[in-house]
Parts: sequence; structure tokens; C-alpha cells
Amino acid sequence: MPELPEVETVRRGLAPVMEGATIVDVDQRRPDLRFAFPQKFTQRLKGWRVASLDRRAKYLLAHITSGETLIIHLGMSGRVTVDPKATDDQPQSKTHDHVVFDVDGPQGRARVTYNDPRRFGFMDLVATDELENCSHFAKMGPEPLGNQFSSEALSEALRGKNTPIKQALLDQRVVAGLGNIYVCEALHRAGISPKRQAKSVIGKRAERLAPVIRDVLGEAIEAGGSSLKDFAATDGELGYFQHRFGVYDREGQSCGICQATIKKLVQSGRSTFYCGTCQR
DNA sequence: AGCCTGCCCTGCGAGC
DNA sequence: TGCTCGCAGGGCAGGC
Repeated sequence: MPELPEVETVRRGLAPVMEGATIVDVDQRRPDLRFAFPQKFTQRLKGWRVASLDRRAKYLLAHITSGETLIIHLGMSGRVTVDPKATDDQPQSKTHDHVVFDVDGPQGRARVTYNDPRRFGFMDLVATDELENCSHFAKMGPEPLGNQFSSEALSEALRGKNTPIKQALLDQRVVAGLGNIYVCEALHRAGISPKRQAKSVIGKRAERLAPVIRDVLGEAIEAGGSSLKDFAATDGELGYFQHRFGVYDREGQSCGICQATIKKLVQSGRSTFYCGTCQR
């Protein structure tokens, strides 16, 4: 599911109930998701407070007063919901509710539930001052909405890459947080073919692409993300950026820019949607 | 080192 | 109606 805008939408929904809240209880209902949970997962969380809620690329970060950071990755189908009214009496539990956090914060008690049918998601605990060097982030590229990201930084990261630009943008070392949807959308807006060699996206093309990546992500965050099958915000609200897709999942429909028919191809096993007329 | 493929897992829609 | 197949937003390991 979730690319950067969806994870940011989740972060914004969680922040009011999680930030400053004490983790009263953690119910870990299985030994693993995609990976095993870290050792003594629940014990390392219980009783501590969440200092702040953060995000890096597609990863949700809860900085804990113990000095560790809880890392949550939603994989493809992970979903986090908040039930502010939940009490200890008979919470209704759904299938694939794998972890339940009971928190007590400025806004009172709340139950935060992690649900993930495909279990491609995972959680980890890492020392907060080692976060940048941890395995998840050590090689990761710049945040596309941050100051480190620019057309110069982008063309530098793409320099010499003998791979289609579509695949290069999915590489989290080039820019962090893009997934299949927003790569397709950004390339369409920038008028760049997904098949173009990454190393040729320099100069004017990189100057078009970098700002467009920011725009697409920013607009998607404002729209509450894109809800295809599983994504929803923490309160169950659906995002609506999917209604603004220029190309994604629009094969056979007409391009909003030039009216040509949107095409689909498969690149390294993943669907690419594009306009063969205005993307060059 | 860079690049590619396959795979982890469940659910859902299309097609027969 | 009921099955089988292909495909899905991500990222890792193992191959070349």
C-alpha cells in the first residue's frame, strides 16, 4: 500500500493520540510479521512515553523516552487505526490485527491497532541516536520533501545509471519514499518516459522532475493519500488522491494532457502506466 | 558494485 | 455459483 503520502497521513492521524502518551500496554499477537519482532519487544515499550512521532520515507518512527525508536513499516497492506474510546472491556478484534497498543496521553486513553493481512510490514526497535546508521536507513537517499533534495541532487544520484528512470526512482537510495504510484504520476507530469535511461535525466529534465516529485507528494498528502484497496487513515477515512491520478491504473483511458490513450507496460515485474505521446 | 529476478503473504477481481 | 489464475502500494536475498 503505502508510499510516503499514505505513511504521512497515518503519522498525522496518530500524532494527537501518541505524542506525549504513555504506552500502557502492548499486545503482540504473533512472533513475526515479515520479520521476527525484536527481542523483548513488548517489555521494551511498556511504561515508556512517546516523545514524538516522526517519519522517514515510508517508515513511521515513534521516538520513545527509553532512548529507542519504534520503527513501523506498513509493507503493502499494513493499516493503523485509532479507537479513542477503547477500554479494557472486550475490544472487538478483527482478523490480522497483529499488534495492539494501549496508550494514555493528553487526549485520554486510546487503542492503536496494527492490522496487516499480507504481513509484508514489520516493526523494529533501534537506539534513537543510531537511527541514521541502522540497516533500514544507512543507504537511504534524501527525503523528497526535505532540503537535501533538489534537481542537482537528483541528477547526481542518477548519473551513470544504466537503468530505466522508472526503476531508478523506485530505488530508495536515489530518493526515499516513492513507490509505484507516485513514480508513475511524477514521470507523467514531468513528461518523461518511464523507459528513458536514468543517466539521461539530467539538466532540463532533472529540473522538471524534481519539483514535480515534490508537487505530487505534497498534493497527495493534502488529499489524505490514495486509497486503492486497503489504505485508510487512522480514523478510517479514505484518501482521495486516486481521483487525481493522471496515469496510474488508467490504462485505456485518455491522457488529461494530450488526450492520447494511457498505456501500460511491465518493468522489472511491476506495472508502469504512462502516456506514450507526452512522455518522452 | 550494479542490476535483475524471485520471493515473502493474503485477498480480490476477472475469466472460465 | 464456484473454481483458478494473476496481480497488488515494498523491500530483501541471491544470482550474474
